[in-house]
Amino acid sequence: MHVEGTPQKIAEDLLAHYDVHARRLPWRAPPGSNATDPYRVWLSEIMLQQTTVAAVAPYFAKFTARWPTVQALAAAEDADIMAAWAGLGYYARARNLLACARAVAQQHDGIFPGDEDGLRALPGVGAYTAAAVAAIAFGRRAVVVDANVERVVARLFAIDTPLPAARPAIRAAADRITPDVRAGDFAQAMMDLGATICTPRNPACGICPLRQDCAAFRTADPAAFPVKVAKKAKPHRLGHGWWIERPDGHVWLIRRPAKGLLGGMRALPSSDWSDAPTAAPPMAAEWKTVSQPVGHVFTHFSLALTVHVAHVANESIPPGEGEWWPLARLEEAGLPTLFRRAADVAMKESETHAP
DNA sequence: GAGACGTGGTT
DNA sequence: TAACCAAGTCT
Repeated sequence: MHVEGTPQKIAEDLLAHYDVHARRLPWRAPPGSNATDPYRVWLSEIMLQQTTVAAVAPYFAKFTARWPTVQALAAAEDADIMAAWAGLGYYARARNLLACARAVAQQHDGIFPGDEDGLRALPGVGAYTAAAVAAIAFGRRAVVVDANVERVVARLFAIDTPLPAARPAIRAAADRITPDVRAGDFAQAMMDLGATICTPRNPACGICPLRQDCAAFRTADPAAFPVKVAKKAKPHRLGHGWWIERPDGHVWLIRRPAKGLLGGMRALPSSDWSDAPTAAPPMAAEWKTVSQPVGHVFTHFSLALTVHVAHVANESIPPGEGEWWPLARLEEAGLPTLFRRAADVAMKESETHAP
Protein backbone atom coordinates (compact mmCIF):
# COMPACT_ATOMS: atom_id res chain seq x y z
CA MET A 1 0.00 0.00 0.00
CA HIS A 2 1.44 3.31 -1.08
CA VAL A 3 1.54 6.10 1.49
CA GLU A 4 0.27 9.31 -0.06
CA GLY A 5 2.38 12.41 0.36
CA THR A 6 1.38 14.48 3.35
CA PRO A 7 0.51 18.11 2.72
CA GLN A 8 3.76 19.16 4.37
CA LYS A 9 5.83 16.80 2.25
CA ILE A 10 4.24 18.05 -0.96
CA ALA A 11 5.06 21.66 -0.10
CA GLU A 12 8.61 20.76 0.94
CA ASP A 13 9.27 18.74 -2.21
CA LEU A 14 7.88 21.47 -4.41
CA LEU A 15 9.77 24.33 -2.75
CA ALA A 16 13.06 22.39 -2.83
CA HIS A 17 12.58 21.93 -6.57
CA TYR A 18 11.63 25.59 -6.98
CA ASP A 19 14.79 26.73 -5.18
CA VAL A 20 16.79 25.15 -7.98
CA HIS A 21 14.53 25.40 -11.01
CA ALA A 22 12.45 28.57 -10.62
CA ARG A 23 11.95 30.31 -13.93
CA ARG A 24 13.64 33.71 -14.15
CA LEU A 25 10.91 36.08 -15.22
CA PRO A 26 11.07 39.87 -15.60
CA TRP A 27 8.45 40.48 -12.90
CA ARG A 28 10.06 38.12 -10.41
CA ALA A 29 12.57 39.28 -7.81
CA PRO A 30 16.02 37.74 -8.36
CA PRO A 31 16.76 34.62 -6.28
CA GLY A 32 17.62 35.48 -2.68
CA SER A 33 16.15 38.94 -3.01
CA ASN A 34 13.10 40.01 -1.05
CA ALA A 35 12.54 43.06 -3.21
CA THR A 36 9.00 42.62 -4.47
CA ASP A 37 7.30 45.70 -5.83
CA PRO A 38 3.52 45.26 -5.47
CA TYR A 39 2.99 47.45 -8.54
CA ARG A 40 5.06 45.16 -10.74
CA VAL A 41 3.49 42.03 -9.25
CA TRP A 42 -0.02 43.39 -9.81
CA LEU A 43 0.76 44.61 -13.35
CA SER A 44 2.23 41.23 -14.32
CA GLU A 45 -0.71 39.33 -12.84
CA ILE A 46 -3.22 41.39 -14.81
CA MET A 47 -1.26 40.92 -18.02
CA LEU A 48 -0.85 37.20 -17.41
CA GLN A 49 -4.59 36.55 -17.12
CA GLN A 50 -5.32 34.03 -19.90
CA THR A 51 -2.13 35.15 -21.59
CA THR A 52 1.20 33.40 -22.10
CA VAL A 53 4.50 34.49 -20.53
CA ALA A 54 5.97 34.99 -24.01
CA ALA A 55 3.18 37.33 -25.05
CA VAL A 56 3.34 39.35 -21.83
CA ALA A 57 7.12 39.93 -21.62
CA PRO A 58 7.43 42.78 -24.16
CA TYR A 59 4.29 44.51 -22.88
CA PHE A 60 5.54 44.31 -19.29
CA ALA A 61 8.84 45.86 -20.35
CA LYS A 62 7.09 48.63 -22.25
CA PHE A 63 4.64 49.47 -19.46
CA THR A 64 7.20 49.49 -16.65
CA ALA A 65 9.60 51.65 -18.67
CA ARG A 66 6.91 54.17 -19.57
CA TRP A 67 4.96 54.05 -16.29
CA PRO A 68 7.38 52.95 -13.52
CA THR A 69 4.96 53.47 -10.63
CA VAL A 70 1.27 53.12 -9.97
CA GLN A 71 1.07 56.92 -9.62
CA ALA A 72 2.58 57.35 -13.08
CA LEU A 73 0.13 54.86 -14.53
CA ALA A 74 -2.79 56.55 -12.76
CA ALA A 75 -1.82 59.86 -14.38
CA ALA A 76 -1.74 58.43 -17.91
CA GLU A 77 -4.30 59.28 -20.59
CA ASP A 78 -6.89 56.59 -21.32
CA ALA A 79 -6.00 56.61 -25.01
CA ASP A 80 -2.30 56.02 -24.27
CA ILE A 81 -3.04 53.01 -22.07
CA MET A 82 -5.44 51.48 -24.58
CA ALA A 83 -2.98 51.99 -27.44
CA ALA A 84 -0.11 50.49 -25.42
CA TRP A 85 -2.26 47.46 -24.61
CA ALA A 86 -3.24 46.94 -28.28
CA GLY A 87 -2.49 43.41 -29.42
CA LEU A 88 -2.50 41.84 -25.95
CA GLY A 89 -6.24 41.12 -25.99
CA TYR A 90 -9.03 41.14 -23.40
CA TYR A 91 -9.20 44.93 -23.48
CA ALA A 92 -11.44 45.15 -20.41
CA ARG A 93 -8.20 44.40 -18.56
CA ALA A 94 -6.69 47.66 -19.82
CA ARG A 95 -9.76 49.68 -18.83
CA ASN A 96 -9.76 48.07 -15.37
CA LEU A 97 -5.98 48.47 -15.09
CA LEU A 98 -6.34 52.22 -15.33
CA ALA A 99 -9.37 52.30 -13.01
CA CYS A 100 -7.42 50.22 -10.48
CA ALA A 101 -4.31 52.39 -10.67
CA ARG A 102 -6.41 55.50 -10.13
CA ALA A 103 -8.22 53.89 -7.18
CA VAL A 104 -4.90 52.96 -5.57
CA ALA A 105 -3.43 56.41 -6.23
CA GLN A 106 -6.44 58.37 -5.05
CA GLN A 107 -8.04 56.20 -2.36
CA HIS A 108 -4.99 54.36 -0.97
CA ASP A 109 -2.26 57.02 -1.17
CA GLY A 110 -0.55 55.07 -3.93
CA ILE A 111 -0.06 52.02 -1.68
CA PHE A 112 -1.60 48.71 -2.75
CA PRO A 113 -3.75 47.02 -0.07
CA GLY A 114 -1.74 44.20 1.51
CA ASP A 115 -4.55 41.78 2.17
CA GLU A 116 -6.79 39.72 -0.08
CA ASP A 117 -10.02 41.54 0.78
CA GLY A 118 -8.56 44.94 0.07
CA LEU A 119 -7.09 43.77 -3.22
CA ARG A 120 -10.25 41.93 -4.25
CA ALA A 121 -12.20 45.20 -4.03
CA LEU A 122 -10.09 46.78 -6.79
CA PRO A 123 -11.28 46.84 -10.43
CA GLY A 124 -10.08 43.87 -12.48
CA VAL A 125 -8.82 42.01 -9.40
CA GLY A 126 -10.69 38.74 -8.87
CA ALA A 127 -10.19 35.87 -6.45
CA TYR A 128 -7.10 34.55 -8.20
CA THR A 129 -5.29 37.87 -8.60
CA ALA A 130 -6.07 39.03 -5.06
CA ALA A 131 -4.60 35.81 -3.65
CA ALA A 132 -1.59 35.91 -5.97
CA VAL A 133 -0.66 39.51 -5.14
CA ALA A 134 -1.25 38.98 -1.41
CA ALA A 135 1.05 35.95 -1.47
CA ILE A 136 3.74 37.07 -3.94
CA ALA A 137 4.01 40.77 -3.11
CA PHE A 138 3.11 40.69 0.60
CA GLY A 139 4.06 37.21 1.75
CA ARG A 140 0.55 36.52 3.04
CA ARG A 141 -0.67 32.97 3.20
CA ALA A 142 -3.28 32.81 0.46
CA VAL A 143 -4.76 29.95 -1.53
CA VAL A 144 -3.78 30.77 -5.09
CA VAL A 145 -5.77 28.77 -7.63
CA ASP A 146 -5.36 29.33 -11.34
CA ALA A 147 -5.70 26.84 -14.21
CA ASN A 148 -2.19 25.49 -13.50
CA VAL A 149 -2.96 24.86 -9.85
CA GLU A 150 -6.30 23.29 -10.76
CA ARG A 151 -4.53 20.83 -13.03
CA VAL A 152 -1.70 20.04 -10.60
CA VAL A 153 -4.06 19.55 -7.66
CA ALA A 154 -6.57 17.50 -9.67
CA ARG A 155 -3.70 15.18 -10.57
CA LEU A 156 -2.08 15.07 -7.13
CA PHE A 157 -5.35 13.84 -5.64
CA ALA A 158 -6.82 12.17 -8.76
CA ILE A 159 -9.96 14.28 -8.51
CA ASP A 160 -12.20 12.88 -11.23
CA THR A 161 -15.21 15.16 -10.83
CA PRO A 162 -15.46 17.17 -14.08
CA LEU A 163 -14.72 20.89 -14.04
CA PRO A 164 -16.23 23.27 -13.12
CA ALA A 165 -18.05 21.16 -10.50
CA ALA A 166 -14.68 20.04 -9.10
CA ARG A 167 -13.65 23.59 -8.16
CA PRO A 168 -14.66 23.47 -4.47
CA ALA A 169 -12.86 20.15 -3.94
CA ILE A 170 -9.77 21.39 -5.79
CA ARG A 171 -9.71 24.58 -3.78
CA ALA A 172 -10.04 22.68 -0.52
CA ALA A 173 -7.16 20.40 -1.51
CA ALA A 174 -5.04 23.40 -2.55
CA ASP A 175 -5.76 24.98 0.84
CA ARG A 176 -4.52 21.82 2.59
CA ILE A 177 -1.16 21.78 0.82
CA THR A 178 -0.51 25.56 0.98
CA PRO A 179 2.17 26.18 3.63
CA ASP A 180 2.06 28.94 6.23
CA VAL A 181 5.44 30.26 5.14
CA ARG A 182 6.75 31.06 1.65
CA ALA A 183 3.20 31.27 0.31
CA GLY A 184 4.34 33.39 -2.63
CA ASP A 185 7.08 30.98 -3.61
CA PHE A 186 4.69 28.07 -3.20
CA ALA A 187 2.12 29.68 -5.51
CA GLN A 188 4.71 30.46 -8.15
CA ALA A 189 6.22 27.00 -7.80
CA MET A 190 2.83 25.40 -8.45
CA MET A 191 2.35 27.57 -11.53
CA ASP A 192 5.88 26.86 -12.79
CA LEU A 193 5.23 23.15 -12.33
CA GLY A 194 1.98 23.37 -14.27
CA ALA A 195 3.57 25.41 -17.04
CA THR A 196 6.72 23.34 -17.53
CA ILE A 197 6.22 19.79 -16.17
CA CYS A 198 2.62 19.08 -15.24
CA THR A 199 1.42 20.32 -18.63
CA PRO A 200 -2.07 19.77 -20.04
CA ARG A 201 -0.85 17.23 -22.59
CA ASN A 202 2.14 14.90 -22.31
CA PRO A 203 3.15 15.83 -18.76
CA ALA A 204 6.80 15.13 -17.93
CA CYS A 205 6.09 12.90 -14.94
CA GLY A 206 9.57 11.39 -15.20
CA ILE A 207 11.17 14.60 -13.95
CA CYS A 208 8.37 15.76 -11.65
CA PRO A 209 9.42 16.48 -8.06
CA LEU A 210 5.93 15.45 -6.89
CA ARG A 211 5.55 12.15 -8.70
CA GLN A 212 5.92 10.16 -5.48
CA ASP A 213 3.16 12.30 -3.97
CA CYS A 214 0.86 12.11 -7.01
CA ALA A 215 -2.22 9.90 -7.25
CA ALA A 216 -2.59 10.47 -10.98
CA PHE A 217 1.00 9.31 -11.57
CA ARG A 218 -0.08 5.90 -10.31
CA THR A 219 -2.89 5.69 -12.87
CA ALA A 220 -2.63 4.61 -16.49
CA ASP A 221 -3.19 8.14 -17.78
CA PRO A 222 -2.15 11.06 -15.55
CA ALA A 223 -3.06 13.52 -18.32
CA ALA A 224 -6.71 12.49 -18.03
CA PHE A 225 -6.97 14.84 -15.02
CA PRO A 226 -8.64 17.23 -14.63
CA VAL A 227 -11.76 15.96 -16.38
CA LYS A 228 -13.42 18.61 -18.50
CA VAL A 229 -16.66 18.83 -20.42
CA ALA A 230 -16.34 19.40 -24.15
CA LYS A 231 -16.74 22.99 -25.32
CA LYS A 232 -19.19 23.89 -28.01
CA ALA A 233 -18.02 24.82 -31.46
CA LYS A 234 -17.56 28.49 -32.32
CA PRO A 235 -19.97 29.99 -34.85
CA HIS A 236 -18.56 31.60 -37.99
CA ARG A 237 -19.53 35.18 -38.68
CA LEU A 238 -19.09 37.62 -41.56
CA GLY A 239 -18.45 41.34 -41.55
CA HIS A 240 -17.31 44.34 -43.61
CA GLY A 241 -14.61 46.87 -42.78
CA TRP A 242 -14.13 50.23 -44.49
CA TRP A 243 -10.73 51.79 -45.22
CA ILE A 244 -11.20 55.47 -46.11
CA GLU A 245 -7.95 57.09 -47.21
CA ARG A 246 -7.07 60.66 -48.15
CA PRO A 247 -4.44 61.62 -50.74
CA ASP A 248 -2.51 63.50 -48.03
CA GLY A 249 -1.86 60.21 -46.24
CA HIS A 250 -4.57 59.94 -43.59
CA VAL A 251 -7.09 57.22 -42.81
CA TRP A 252 -10.41 57.53 -41.02
CA LEU A 253 -10.44 55.76 -37.64
CA ILE A 254 -13.24 55.51 -35.12
CA ARG A 255 -13.23 54.53 -31.47
CA ARG A 256 -15.38 51.56 -30.50
CA PRO A 257 -17.92 51.84 -27.67
CA ALA A 258 -16.38 51.52 -24.22
CA LYS A 259 -17.99 48.18 -23.46
CA GLY A 260 -18.21 44.97 -25.41
CA LEU A 261 -15.91 43.40 -27.96
CA LEU A 262 -12.70 45.40 -28.52
CA GLY A 263 -14.34 48.02 -26.30
CA GLY A 264 -12.64 51.41 -26.15
CA MET A 265 -10.19 50.57 -28.93
CA ARG A 266 -9.51 52.49 -32.14
CA ALA A 267 -10.83 50.66 -35.19
CA LEU A 268 -11.88 50.90 -38.81
CA PRO A 269 -15.55 51.68 -39.39
CA SER A 270 -17.23 48.30 -39.79
CA SER A 271 -20.58 46.60 -40.19
CA ASP A 272 -22.24 44.33 -37.69
CA TRP A 273 -20.73 40.85 -37.53
CA SER A 274 -23.29 38.17 -38.20
CA ASP A 275 -24.52 35.61 -40.72
CA ALA A 276 -25.75 38.36 -43.02
CA PRO A 277 -24.08 41.68 -42.17
CA THR A 278 -25.31 44.91 -43.71
CA ALA A 279 -22.88 45.76 -46.49
CA ALA A 280 -23.84 49.39 -47.04
CA PRO A 281 -20.70 51.59 -47.18
CA PRO A 282 -20.53 54.43 -44.64
CA MET A 283 -20.28 57.01 -47.43
CA ALA A 284 -20.54 57.34 -51.18
CA ALA A 285 -17.19 56.69 -52.88
CA GLU A 286 -15.54 54.48 -55.43
CA TRP A 287 -15.07 51.34 -53.34
CA LYS A 288 -12.71 48.52 -54.20
CA THR A 289 -13.07 45.23 -52.35
CA VAL A 290 -9.98 43.35 -51.20
CA SER A 291 -10.34 39.89 -52.69
CA GLN A 292 -9.25 37.89 -49.63
CA PRO A 293 -11.19 38.55 -46.40
CA VAL A 294 -9.26 38.86 -43.14
CA GLY A 295 -9.87 35.80 -40.99
CA HIS A 296 -9.74 36.22 -37.23
CA VAL A 297 -10.67 33.97 -34.32
CA PHE A 298 -12.15 35.47 -31.19
CA THR A 299 -12.93 33.58 -27.99
CA HIS A 300 -16.47 32.69 -28.90
CA PHE A 301 -16.71 33.07 -32.69
CA SER A 302 -14.56 33.31 -35.79
CA LEU A 303 -14.86 36.16 -38.24
CA ALA A 304 -14.21 36.71 -41.93
CA LEU A 305 -13.91 40.47 -42.45
CA THR A 306 -14.22 41.72 -46.00
CA VAL A 307 -12.19 44.91 -46.40
CA HIS A 308 -13.30 47.68 -48.74
CA VAL A 309 -11.01 50.53 -49.79
CA ALA A 310 -11.88 54.04 -50.98
CA HIS A 311 -9.74 57.08 -51.79
CA VAL A 312 -11.56 60.30 -51.04
CA ALA A 313 -10.78 64.00 -51.30
CA ASN A 314 -8.87 65.79 -48.54
CA GLU A 315 -11.99 67.84 -47.82
CA SER A 316 -14.35 64.93 -47.36
CA ILE A 317 -15.98 64.25 -44.04
CA PRO A 318 -17.12 60.70 -43.26
CA PRO A 319 -20.27 60.41 -41.15
CA GLY A 320 -20.20 60.03 -37.38
CA GLU A 321 -17.44 60.39 -34.81
CA GLY A 322 -13.91 59.67 -35.87
CA GLU A 323 -10.50 61.12 -36.68
CA TRP A 324 -8.15 61.37 -39.62
CA TRP A 325 -5.07 59.43 -38.57
CA PRO A 326 -1.69 59.87 -40.31
CA LEU A 327 -0.66 56.68 -42.12
CA ALA A 328 2.98 57.30 -41.20
CA ARG A 329 2.07 56.86 -37.53
CA LEU A 330 -0.50 54.10 -37.88
CA GLU A 331 1.35 51.91 -35.42
CA GLU A 332 0.74 54.47 -32.67
CA ALA A 333 -3.01 54.27 -33.21
CA GLY A 334 -3.02 51.03 -31.22
CA LEU A 335 -5.33 49.04 -33.46
CA PRO A 336 -6.32 45.63 -32.10
CA THR A 337 -5.01 42.75 -34.14
CA LEU A 338 -8.10 42.26 -36.32
CA PHE A 339 -7.97 45.86 -37.56
CA ARG A 340 -4.20 45.93 -37.80
CA ARG A 341 -4.49 43.04 -40.26
CA ALA A 342 -7.34 44.75 -42.08
CA ALA A 343 -5.15 47.86 -42.38
CA ASP A 344 -2.31 45.74 -43.77
CA VAL A 345 -4.41 44.30 -46.59
CA ALA A 346 -6.06 47.66 -47.30
CA MET A 347 -2.71 49.41 -47.70
CA LYS A 348 -1.47 46.62 -49.94
CA GLU A 349 -4.58 47.12 -52.06
CA SER A 350 -3.95 50.88 -52.16
CA GLU A 351 -0.36 50.31 -53.29
CA THR A 352 -1.41 47.99 -56.08
CA HIS A 353 -4.10 50.27 -57.45
CA ALA A 354 -2.67 53.68 -56.66
CA PRO A 355 -3.58 56.34 -59.27
C1' DG B 1 -23.71 28.99 -13.54
C1' DA B 2 -22.82 30.19 -18.04
C1' DG B 3 -21.47 33.27 -21.60
C1' DA B 4 -18.73 37.35 -23.14
C1' DC B 5 -14.30 38.65 -23.70
C1' DG B 6 -8.40 38.42 -27.78
C1' DT B 7 -4.62 36.54 -29.39
C1' DG B 8 -1.03 33.45 -30.77
C1' DG B 9 1.17 29.05 -30.22
C1' DT B 10 0.78 23.94 -30.25
C1' DT B 11 -1.05 19.56 -31.46
C1' DT C 1 -7.57 22.21 -40.32
C1' DA C 2 -9.84 22.63 -36.14
C1' DA C 3 -9.46 22.20 -31.39
C1' DC C 4 -7.19 23.17 -27.35
C1' DC C 5 -4.90 26.07 -24.33
C1' DA C 6 -2.78 30.30 -21.50
C1' DA C 7 -0.97 33.32 -14.04
C1' DG C 8 -9.33 35.13 -15.10
C1' DT C 9 -12.91 38.73 -14.43
C1' DC C 10 -17.32 40.52 -14.96
C1' DT C 11 -22.20 40.22 -15.60
